[in-house]
Amino acid sequence: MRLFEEEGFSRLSCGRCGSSFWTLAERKLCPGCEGYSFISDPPTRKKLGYTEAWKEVEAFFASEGHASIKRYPVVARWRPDLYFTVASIIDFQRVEGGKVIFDFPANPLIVPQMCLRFNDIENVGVTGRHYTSFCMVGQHAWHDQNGYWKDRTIDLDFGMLTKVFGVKKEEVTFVEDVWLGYGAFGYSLEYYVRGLELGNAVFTEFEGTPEDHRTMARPVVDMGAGLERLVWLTHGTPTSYEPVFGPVYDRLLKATGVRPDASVLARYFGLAGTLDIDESQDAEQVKHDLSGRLGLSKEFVSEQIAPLEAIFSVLDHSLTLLFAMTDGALPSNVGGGYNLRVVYRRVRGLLNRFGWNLSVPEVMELHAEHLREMYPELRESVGQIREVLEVEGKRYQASSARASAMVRELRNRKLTVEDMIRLYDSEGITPELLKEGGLPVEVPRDFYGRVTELHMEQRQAEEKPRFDVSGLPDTELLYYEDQDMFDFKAAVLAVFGGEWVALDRTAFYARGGGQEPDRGTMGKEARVVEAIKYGGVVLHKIEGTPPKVGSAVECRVDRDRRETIMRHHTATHIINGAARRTLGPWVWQHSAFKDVDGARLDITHHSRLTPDQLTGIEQLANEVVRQNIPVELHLLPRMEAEKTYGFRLYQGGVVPAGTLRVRKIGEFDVEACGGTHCVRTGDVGLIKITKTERLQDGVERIEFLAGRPALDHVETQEDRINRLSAGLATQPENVVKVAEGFRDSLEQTRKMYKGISRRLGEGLGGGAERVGKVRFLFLSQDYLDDQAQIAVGDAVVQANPDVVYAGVSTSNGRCRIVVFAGREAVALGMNAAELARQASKALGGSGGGRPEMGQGGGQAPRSVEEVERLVKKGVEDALRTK
RNA sequence: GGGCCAGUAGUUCAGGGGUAGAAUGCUCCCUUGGCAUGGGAGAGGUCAGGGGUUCGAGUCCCCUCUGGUCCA
Repeated sequence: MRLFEEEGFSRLSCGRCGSSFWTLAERKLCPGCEGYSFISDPPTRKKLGYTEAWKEVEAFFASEGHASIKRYPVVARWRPDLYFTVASIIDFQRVEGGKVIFDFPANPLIVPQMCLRFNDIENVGVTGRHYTSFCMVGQHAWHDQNGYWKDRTIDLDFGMLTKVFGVKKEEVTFVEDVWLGYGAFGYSLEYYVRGLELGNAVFTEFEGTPEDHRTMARPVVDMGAGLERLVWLTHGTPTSYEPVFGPVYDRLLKATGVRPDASVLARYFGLAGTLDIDESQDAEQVKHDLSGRLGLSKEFVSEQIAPLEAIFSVLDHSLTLLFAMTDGALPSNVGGGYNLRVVYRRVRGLLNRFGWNLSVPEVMELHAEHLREMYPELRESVGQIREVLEVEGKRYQASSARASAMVRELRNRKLTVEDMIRLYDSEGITPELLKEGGLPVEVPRDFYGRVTELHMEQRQAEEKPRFDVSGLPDTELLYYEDQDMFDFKAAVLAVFGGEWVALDRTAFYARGGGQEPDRGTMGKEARVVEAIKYGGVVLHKIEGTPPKVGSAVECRVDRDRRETIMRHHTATHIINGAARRTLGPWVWQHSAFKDVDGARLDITHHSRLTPDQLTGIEQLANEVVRQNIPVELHLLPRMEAEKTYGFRLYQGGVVPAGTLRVRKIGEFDVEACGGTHCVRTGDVGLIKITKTERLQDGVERIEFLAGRPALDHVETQEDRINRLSAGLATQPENVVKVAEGFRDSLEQTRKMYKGISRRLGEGLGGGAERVGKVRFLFLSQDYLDDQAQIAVGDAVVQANPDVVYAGVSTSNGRCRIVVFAGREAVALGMNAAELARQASKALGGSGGGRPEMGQGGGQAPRSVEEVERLVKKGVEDALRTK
């Protein structure tokens, strides 16, 4: 390293952990093992606030030829493997065919990238340095003639520390390491000042894993520094939160009335800074030990430290929510949305526990104001987020009310550990909540570990046909050159497995972006049933005789199919735009699918779609169709497209590197899209929403039809109504009223039927036949079904306690028998269940029940008199044995 | 993305193969100068929907829908 030579750094080895580091000073330990020594004694010339610090860093790198890039969204839509942006380098990575491709919009560049990480949430507010959202200052470059490599990177970082922050040269230490990223890795140097790690410069030069790797053609500089830590260093405060949140922190102190004692804080957090609570530890225990070491009482910790930790957490969590929701994420019960729900509920829980009269949106507004220079977009979104938070707040309230009701129910009950695990996993009731509710529970140390174990099941890997297309050139995509080309001639380059054909050029749209592939014919002998993209190569799946490799084939694309799919695709963009306008700015495409017999669009939205909203979306969509707006296509470099249209472009998720195909429908909708589209919105014809479904919490699926299928659907519905109204002997316009009338009268009739059956039974006792000391009554009428027989029988024996009643009903070749024995009959040894069972057995079935009431049945008898004889015989037998 | 729990009267829930239940709210009657209260009577159910097993399914099995919850 040039710097180390020029300045005379020496390479030392840490006396404790053994790692190698570079320094100008005499040191026995690496800075990681040394601990903090900047608290109350900052090693910098000046104190800098959050925005100030960034501006100075930005100015420094700009003067050294770096382009300053605006932050990317914290929701990493362009990465299928991530929910959130977890590092600045993520901005510039695209995953293609399982490989990571780096794509810098400028070289070299810096970016103040907000990152979200939820794995350290237990430490937030406690250690003074952990966050769920933080700003990573990203310094990135290619190792090429415009960019630079290791020497200049370190020169610049050293320059930033010494020149911008005024840190003395001797205070800077670099620690050697290796950094493993996603599919790529390289050596790295972490730089520290006074024990505080400020940044990490990774020199990514290998692809693959350390065991199996290649040197990259263009290595990448990936330096990330924590802006919060730089700010902290300049202040030397007990925690980093105080200077980072600055005025927002002050406002919260005022609002909550918490007054921290500076000297005690310094002592407490001086030690807390060394904490790192992981899942295996009990956070309360760790903190208890810590206060013990400092000689602080339990009361002191709960009165002085706990509220402060809560304020820090509230600050961090609400900022995280603000960024995530500004960038279009919603709280939910799945995926990354769950992290947001957890964070939100933590804040509400803290505000509740301390009884602070603060709301999350209030804190967000303070943040937005504080950060308005760096992130002006926050101020705009705060108002829009309110509605979402209101819905989420109601969920939280309902949920905690439900939980405490359940805890109340559980009082005076013994709970096993399994019970507790089930309560937590299925109902969200934590052991802590049970304790607070006064239940005598013992929580095993590995409780949360055991919960996690329940979820350890392996997921299955996605299977893809594996073909080696590496020797083939990228297929020329004719559908991008001329969308109306349906006949073409191409050379056959390869055939895999006798059914997957690669051509030099194709007009068959390959499955992608949720658009289903084209079909058609290849030569005279083969039908194309599928087309997929394999890297840059399109593979056509055929049925029939495969063409010979090296030959030329005439191909024809099924035009009707393609045009229908195109209408569905354009309609998808229109509905997406209409939904956002109708519902709110949090609406993003979650996923989409366009086939020939229908299409669906999944959008992010916090609640169920109401019929009114649906009507609104459909009407607006059809209005756009009527306006017959041109569907423009712009081929733009990614950087330029993002600059012009913003990240709203990325509705479809993963986006390729390089040039984007941007589809623009007037001012209504703009999306990066690789699909095929109508020329004007009017070509879509008609849009008809057919169904909605809640895919997950926060994602609504809208199914719809466009063009001919939409009209077909309307006609089918109309036909149904016509037939229905004919069946109900009314006019279509009265169908609803008549159907409702039918339902009401059916209900009425049911009640009347039961009432009449009962009445019938009451008057029937006189006809009973004397059998010894009891009387026997048998009844079978085709207007009495099994339910009515029960009503009759019950009424008979209520009025005539000495009667044994047997009723039979038959339907569909089966028969049901009910037997009732009155109070006195039972006393005389009659057993209705037994009588029903015996008779049923004779009919090939079985039965059961209680002495006063039995049921059974079997095959329908030749005559019901047979059943009558059977039961009567049973009564006589029972009387004899008595 | 995956797992688990749940859906029964307006509401909160019990019932886990054999006549659909409780509490509360509602209506009416009695008690009262009026209210609170107390007593009595009554109305209120496609047991989420569909299929299966069974003589018989809220109840057991499968699918769908709806909601809740946890994990990565």
